[in-house]
Amino acid sequence: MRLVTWNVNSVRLRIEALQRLDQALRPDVLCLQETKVVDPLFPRDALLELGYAHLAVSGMKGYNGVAIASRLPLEDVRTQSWCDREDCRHLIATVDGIEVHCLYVPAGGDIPDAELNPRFAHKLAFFDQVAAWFRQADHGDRPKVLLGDLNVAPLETDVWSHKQMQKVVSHTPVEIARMAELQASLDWVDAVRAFVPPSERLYTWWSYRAADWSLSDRGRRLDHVWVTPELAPRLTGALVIRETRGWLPPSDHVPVVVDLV
DNA sequence: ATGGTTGCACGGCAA
Repeated sequence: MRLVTWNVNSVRLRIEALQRLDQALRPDVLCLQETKVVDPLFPRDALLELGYAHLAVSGMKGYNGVAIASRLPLEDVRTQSWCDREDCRHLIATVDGIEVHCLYVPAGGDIPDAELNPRFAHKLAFFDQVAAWFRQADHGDRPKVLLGDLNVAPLETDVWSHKQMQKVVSHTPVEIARMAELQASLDWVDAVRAFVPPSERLYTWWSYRAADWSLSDRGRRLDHVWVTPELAPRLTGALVIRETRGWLPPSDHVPVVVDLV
């Protein structure tokens, strides 16, 4: 089974890109974030035509929004809300016995101080609540995949400059610690770093603001795929599709692919 | 130290 996660930054602007991606990768399960559209306006037909007969969407006007498109049947589809907000950041479905969690963590604004910046406080609380939920609630014994835009680049090699990013939201020690707590909640395994050694630089996002994103290459690895330990032996590969950052018009994030047997 | 771009929706906010 091939799973792909992609923060598309508007699904309605990414129809052609999704067609290209589908042709290149033929995912079985496609998890999208930042769809930026209410459910009645979601481009269902375009995904149906690509062969994704099973579609779960949870979107709102203009912001956020997650979706799971699948060639295989989706069971037990549900959403979760966090921090007392209905903001369409977490969609859950079971595919072939695997519980898939499509997640979009709040970006956190510009100032990495929870006292000064409510959006940063929201990001930290979001991690805390999701981590506590995975730890405390009975989630049964289904193997699980958690994937999406987690908006944190945890390793030194996940950013273009560890030194210069220390005080930049997405790479601060406090966020990395919160993300580590979430990862510890179910002993999640970083599926991508199982194949790309932590010594190797790896990014999934490049700002729109760079004059030449590829030349300056000031990227961050914000998008992740994690699996519960019993799934780790079933991982056969993982890769980041850097080239889509050059497609027009581009999302600022690129897809991450994981294969399971 | 600052400003740089994009998307939604059509002004300003979030990323």
